[in-house]
Order: sequence, then structure tokens, then C-alpha cells
Amino acid sequence: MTSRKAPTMKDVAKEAGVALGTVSKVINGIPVSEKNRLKVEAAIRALNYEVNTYARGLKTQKSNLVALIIPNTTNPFFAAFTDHIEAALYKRGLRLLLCCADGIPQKEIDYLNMAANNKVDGIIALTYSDIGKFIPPSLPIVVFDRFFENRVIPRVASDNFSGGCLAVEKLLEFGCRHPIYIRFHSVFPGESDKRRDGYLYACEKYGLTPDYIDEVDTDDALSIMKDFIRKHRRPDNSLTFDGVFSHTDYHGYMFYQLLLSEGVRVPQDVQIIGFDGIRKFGNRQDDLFISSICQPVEQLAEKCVEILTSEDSVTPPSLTLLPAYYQYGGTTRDPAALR
Amino acid sequence: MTSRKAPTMKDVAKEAGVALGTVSKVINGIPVSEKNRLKVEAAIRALNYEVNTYARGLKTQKSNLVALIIPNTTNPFFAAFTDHIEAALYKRGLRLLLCCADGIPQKEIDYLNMAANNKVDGIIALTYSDIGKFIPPSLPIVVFDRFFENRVIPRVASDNFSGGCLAVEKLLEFGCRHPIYIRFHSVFPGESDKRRDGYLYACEKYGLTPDYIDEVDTDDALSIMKDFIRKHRRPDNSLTFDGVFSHTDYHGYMFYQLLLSEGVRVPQDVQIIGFDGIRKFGNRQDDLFISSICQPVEQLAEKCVEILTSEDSVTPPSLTLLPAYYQYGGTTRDPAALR
DNA sequence: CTGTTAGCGCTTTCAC
DNA sequence: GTGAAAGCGCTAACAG
Repeated sequence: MTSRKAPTMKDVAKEAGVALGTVSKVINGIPVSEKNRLKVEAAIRALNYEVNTYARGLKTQKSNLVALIIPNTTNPFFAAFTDHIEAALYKRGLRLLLCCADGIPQKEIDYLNMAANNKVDGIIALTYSDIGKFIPPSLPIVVFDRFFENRVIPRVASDNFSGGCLAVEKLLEFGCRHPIYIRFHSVFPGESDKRRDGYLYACEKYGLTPDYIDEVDTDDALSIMKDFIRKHRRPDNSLTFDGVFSHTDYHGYMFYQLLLSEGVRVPQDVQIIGFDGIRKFGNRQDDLFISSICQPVEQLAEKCVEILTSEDSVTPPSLTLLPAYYQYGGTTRDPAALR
Repeated sequence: MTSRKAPTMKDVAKEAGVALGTVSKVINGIPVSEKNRLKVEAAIRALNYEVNTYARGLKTQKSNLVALIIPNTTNPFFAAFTDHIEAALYKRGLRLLLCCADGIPQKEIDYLNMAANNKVDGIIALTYSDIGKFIPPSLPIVVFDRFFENRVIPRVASDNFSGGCLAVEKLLEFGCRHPIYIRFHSVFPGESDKRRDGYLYACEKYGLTPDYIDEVDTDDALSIMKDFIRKHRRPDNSLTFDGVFSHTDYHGYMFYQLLLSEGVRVPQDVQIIGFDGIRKFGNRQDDLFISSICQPVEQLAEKCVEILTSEDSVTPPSLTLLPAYYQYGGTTRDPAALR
């Protein structure tokens, strides 16, 4: 793979009949006589000149590149996040270096190392493993959701606690009496843990007895769910719960399918609210898989980039929480969803 | 956003007590005396040195960066493609510059321009608009699916024609007598147009009368479908078709939902096969939305990268087609799917 | 094999 | 204002 030989600033200078420095000034918006500016601009167009990023980067130690470290892009939430990060960066003239780490610590560290060495100007990280100690000092970084102990790193997340409360409140509003909570979580701590806290808080507040599945994520989630349902059958086969707040849409949908397959009617017998706001084919207008507390993905991405790009000038907040919102997705008796 | 001041090769040379060139040789795997190699390696570790990408890029005109130009990452097919491209590049020590062009021609051209000017070593493009004439000459490029007239560009795609045939054959195998075809297509020509040709060919071959929706993609797809269904009702309200081959899973699923809402039983009354192989939450193990002719995304991505990275040494095939395969997804009477 | 050196294309002084 | 020139850190060519 060989790159094309592009015209250099020198070529432009010759074409325009001015000095090299003048061309540089025009390009960098430094005042130059009107006459020369026009000549240079004409020459640039004539030669279809563009700045060589490496030469500039060598000089300025800036690349206009930002690395996004993310487990993958196939998960619809990550996919949407990536998409909006790209847009937010593009708006600012920055480019996105996509690093899918697959939750493989070595790959995350690999990418972090690369990032540390003059390749990118900043990092946005949404990681699974515990890479805190590998984060290069003094390279601007923003993390989504995760928390690292060894260093204060600006974090951005949804307001998971309020989201958890909201889920319960919506279920109550739609007539539930016994909302349960189900989660299959990662072993690493993050802001999303607060969804559970929100559930528990709301239970306390509204005088409900908490009841839940709270397990480390496993391939066996389905059988754990089956087991849970079996144990919550009354003698007449009805269920002791009538609402489900699922930590994620993914498991909520799984639970939904399971209930259907067992003849439970959703939302008549049991209502379900998930978390994330995953849309079926990824389009913003697409249906949700289930009713959900939606993360404001676009705003989250925008906020990450905003904080990252301002780290030089202002001390960023160590934690920024954006509100999540409820949206109907077919698994709630939502009167607003009259159709 | 300021980058850290990293140690330079000069620092390493001083630390190791050798010349600059020797350090360079060690780093680039050029033979050096065992003794010096060890000294240099020790110094590199001691200083935690890593090559400055810009300096190297300036010199070699290579960046180890490949741009992927794609409409977005939210579409699950694009998301999976992106994911596998990243993996294929990473394997080869290359990095991925992600360019989501949203089908906006200006953004595609923008990115193409950037690519042309010493920023990336190659381009993988999956574009919507007609950017053929903006593709920089002599920059390695591979396009997925699309065809550009002005220049011979290596293309990679699924074998859409065979896939179209396969869809019909599967429907027949599962008992259909009257398979229809539905598509809402882009205005730009591409390999995926051959799905239709495959359908028509199979109809001819098996003595079927083709019947289809074939419209330019529109927000109005749903009402076009409704209309089509209404016109295909017999007096007794039964349908004149019993199989559907949808150009995409997306519209196939839409048609599926529509049929269900009209009381048609799927797959008992009508069977549906889509195209793409979209999985519900993006995981490789997840269920399909509907039975589908699946594109071999991983192999397609791998092939794109393989061709791109070998463009210097060999003349790449101008078209590479990879076979698509059928998979059960709930909307066919597939005896193999006994459950 | 080793050390020295000339740039790669750009930004940024510095005299003019 | 402008033009000339010194590097940024590296690779590659060259002489030793």
C-alpha cells in the first residue's frame, strides 16, 4: 500500500510565487496581505493541496485523532455510541480511530500504549476490563460509565440511579404491585451498577419488598431465569410478580420471550421495562425491543467529546450524569401508547 | 488536548551508548550485533520508548492507518462489518480510521480527500452516493458491493445472485408455490441488485411467475406493502402468495410484522426469507429477526483487508464474490429447525 | 556491522 | 508584513 505523492507546501509557494512561510500562515489563519492570501489560495486550489498530517503532527505533536476504545460495534448500544462519537468529532475537525478491544485486556492495553505514543490526541474509553493502571498520564481521556481507582478521570454516564427509580415508578404508574429486578452484571464496577440502587431505593420509598435476580453475567442466564420463574409460581400457576425492571434491554427481551413461551401475557400479566433503549434495526425511528429507560446516547457521546476537547482549558467535572428517559416499547400497559 | 513529551530515538541512542542509526535498525528488525541489540532493547525498556508515528510517517509516507468509509455503524450489518474490518486490520498491525459518511456525499468526499493526503494507507469503502470520480488515483482502495464506472476498483461482495436463487429454492423446498420478492432499493447500482436477478432466474428455472414489489426506498414502504397485500387477497381473503423473499432482513421483518397484524400466520400461511443475516442484539449467537440468506460478514471483511493489503504486490481481482448461506430464523417451515 | 548525515513537509522563530 | 532557516523524530543511504 503506497500513498500518492501529494503536492507540498513548497509546491504551493512556488506556484503562488511567495515564500514557504507565507503559505503556512495562510493555512493557519495568520494574517497575511490580501494579495498574497488570494495568490496562495488560488495555488492551493490549483494543486489541490492539503496539509500533510505527519509533517504537521511531527511539528505540533497533534494529530487531530481521537481513539475510541470500545468492546465492539456489534452491540447496538456501542454501535450507536460509536456513531455519535464520530459525528461529534467530525464536527470539530477531529478524526476517529476505532479500537474494538473485545474486552481483551491485552488489546485494550495495546491500544492504550499506541495512544500514549503520539498517535492520538485523546482517548474516549468504554472498557470492560481493569485497565486503570495502564492509562497514560497526561493524555486527555474521558471514560464512559467505568470507574478507575488509581487516577481521577472525567467520567460520563447516564443517570442510572434516577433511571432505576424511574423504571419502578413507571411500572407502578402502569398498575404493577410487585416489580422485580433482574441483572446479569460484569465483574467490573461502573455507573450502571446504580440502576440496581435506584430500584432498591424506589422499593424502599414506595414500601415494596425488593425481589431480584442479581448474578454475574453467564451463558446460563436463561436457565437462571427459568428457575426464578418456576420459584415464583403460586399454586394456581400465577406469578408472584407483575412487573420486571431489567438491567438491560438484552436480558429484558430474553425474559420477555421466556415469559411468552411459558404462556404469560405481556403486558397484561407482567409488564417489562428494560434499560438502554436499543432499537430493532439501529435506526433512531425504529421500534424498541421492549419498553425501556433509554440512555441519551447522542448527548452522552457529545458530552464525552466536549469534555475531552476542553480538557486543556478547563478542569472537567469528574463525573457528568445525563438523564435517561422512559419510552414505550410494547411491554407496558402505557396509556400514553394508545394506538 | 496536548500529547505527552515522549523520549526520542536520540534519547535511546544516548542511553544505550550507540548511534541513532543503530537504534533505528533494532526497531526495524535490521540485523545488528547481538551486543548492541541487547543494549538498545534495554534502553528502550528503561525509557519506555515507542516510535513516534508522525516522524516515521513523514519519512515513509505510511501511516498504518486504513480508512473505512461507511454510512453509519448503527445499521447492524454495517456494525458487524466494521467490527470484523477492525479485527482484520488489527491482526496485520493496521489501525482503523472510521468514517461514517451518513450517505452525505460531501462528507464522503471530505473523507476521501483526507484519505488522499497522507493520512491513510488505504481505503475500504461502503458508500451510498456516487463518489466514483472523487476517488484519489493510486491510493489502494477496495469497495464493498458498489460499482464505479470511471475506474477499475477491486470490489468485494456476497454472491447475491446465487443468494437470490437460494432463497427461492429454500422457499420451494419448504413447500411454497408462489414466492414473491420485495425490495426497496437505493438509486445507486451495486452488486446487491443481483438478488433480484437471482430471484427472477430461479422463477424462470422453476416455472414460476415472478411477482414483486420493486420500488426506490422510501419512508412510505409500509403503505406500499399494505397496498400490495390488499391487492393480493383472494375473494375468500386468502393470499395469492405463500412465500416472500425480501431483499433485506429489515423490510422482510417489516413485512412479517405487517402480515402478523393482518392475521396471517407465519410460517404456516406465508414463509419469509430475508437477506443479510441480521442478529437481534448483534451477537454472533443471537437469533435472526427472520429466516435469512446470511452474508458472510466476517469473511467479506477479511477479504477486503486481504485484497487491500496486497494491492502493491499483486493485481487484485476486480470482483470477488463470497457465498451467502441460508439460516433458519423462525419464518420458514424448515424441517431442520425441529424444536 | 556501525556511525554519520540528509532530508521527509511542516511550523515557527528571526531578521529584514 | 515577508522570506529565510532551524529543527520536529525518524529512515535510509553512505562511508568507514
